[in-house]
Amino acid sequence: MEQEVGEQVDEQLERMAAGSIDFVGLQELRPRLTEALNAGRPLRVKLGMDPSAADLHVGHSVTLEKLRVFQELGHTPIFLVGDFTARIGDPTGKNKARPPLEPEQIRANAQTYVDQVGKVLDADRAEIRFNSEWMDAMSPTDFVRLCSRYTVARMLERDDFAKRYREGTAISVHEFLYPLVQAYDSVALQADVELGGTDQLFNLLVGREIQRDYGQPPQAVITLPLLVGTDGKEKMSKSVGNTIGLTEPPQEIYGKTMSISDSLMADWIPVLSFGRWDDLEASVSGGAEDPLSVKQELARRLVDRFHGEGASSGAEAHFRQVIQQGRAPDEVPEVEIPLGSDGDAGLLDVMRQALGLASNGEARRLVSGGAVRLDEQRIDDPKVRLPAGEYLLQAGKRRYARVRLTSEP
RNA sequence: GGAGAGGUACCAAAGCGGCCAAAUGGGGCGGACUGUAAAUCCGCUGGUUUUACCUUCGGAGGUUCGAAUCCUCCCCUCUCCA
Repeated sequence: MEQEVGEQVDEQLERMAAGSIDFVGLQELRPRLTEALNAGRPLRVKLGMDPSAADLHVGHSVTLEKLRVFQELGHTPIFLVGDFTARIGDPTGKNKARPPLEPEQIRANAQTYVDQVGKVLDADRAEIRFNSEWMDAMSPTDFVRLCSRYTVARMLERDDFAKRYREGTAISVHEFLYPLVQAYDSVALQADVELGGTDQLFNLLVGREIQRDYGQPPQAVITLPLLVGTDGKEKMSKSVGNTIGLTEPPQEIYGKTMSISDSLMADWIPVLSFGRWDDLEASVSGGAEDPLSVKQELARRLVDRFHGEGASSGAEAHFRQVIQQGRAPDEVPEVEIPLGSDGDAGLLDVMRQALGLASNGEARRLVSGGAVRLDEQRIDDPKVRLPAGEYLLQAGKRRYARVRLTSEP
């Protein structure tokens, strides 16, 4: 029996560590895990996210997948929605303070997070918590006491703060509070382990110290690689606009994946694999394989991962038709536009309405750029007027609308 | 509280009385090329009824025929001193 638990511990630790960048407190975790297994008590594993945007994306899925591994190992996954911390704004990796969010926005985002987490995790068996639960209840006195546990000098050790301080960009005092609140969350949740992206290392480590101060054994910290966004440059993030959202339609996930560079694909595969895509990892590291078909396979698997097995076939067909062959998709949004007394309408107006463009100027630019087709014929003259009838309007490769111009009786 | 330096379009950054709807770079959007891409090249990137007009250079006033540019007050950021 003793022997068996020992083996189990090794096996579990190995799965916990797989694909991670840092694993702080591994040695302390070993006896703790052994004890937990013997007592039949699951570890409490925390993963926090701020509801700063409405959508979780593939980048978030990296840590979520790891949390799922813990769930599979029988531990308690705690998904912490940082509705309080969102009001502070995580300064990590930022060169300026984040604008704080409106409470309603935070609440709305938090709700969608909970829904989206179910795409990766068995949400029914996960503990889902909000840090406003204890933070709103904390008295100012207790809050100041929390702040007294850490020093400014140590705060300034953090790379992004140090950099901003050096460069003379503003650091507001409240930004220092963020790591402390995140750390206190671990106290409140009595976390045994906390997960995060590598950029979270500092915050996660503060958690260890604060837990010690509050008389708790410090959590183990596991960091995972950050996923570079579709632009191939910056970390995937909503504000940069280089994300693939977990809830995006299959053809979007597929298309965006296909649009990444071949070299980025090589970065993505090991990060997203979780030991499940040995074949893809092999073909990438081998390097010999045709990148197009590898990327298509990656796109298929991502679609299937978030939309369920088989969801990718439609997305792939759509991609082949619209992007590779440049033909109209099967489903084109239909727009009906009533004509005024003139009996016809200007092309630019029609484009703006049918394609949702910001202005006629934008429509004009598309026309002069040679991007616009009407019933498959390229249009060069922005002054064209269209009489009543039905048209297939196209701007660029991907924007289509079937427009019906109707004359009003 | 004192002294100084700044706030320019999505971002960075030039401009410092008219030639400024504002250089340049990045980003974005198109086009060409391609195996999807990337890279590269080309075009566009405030609005409108587009040879012109309207709104824009932190905010509000003022000087001037004319202001992003000069003056006054205010707000914000940074540095040094206290």
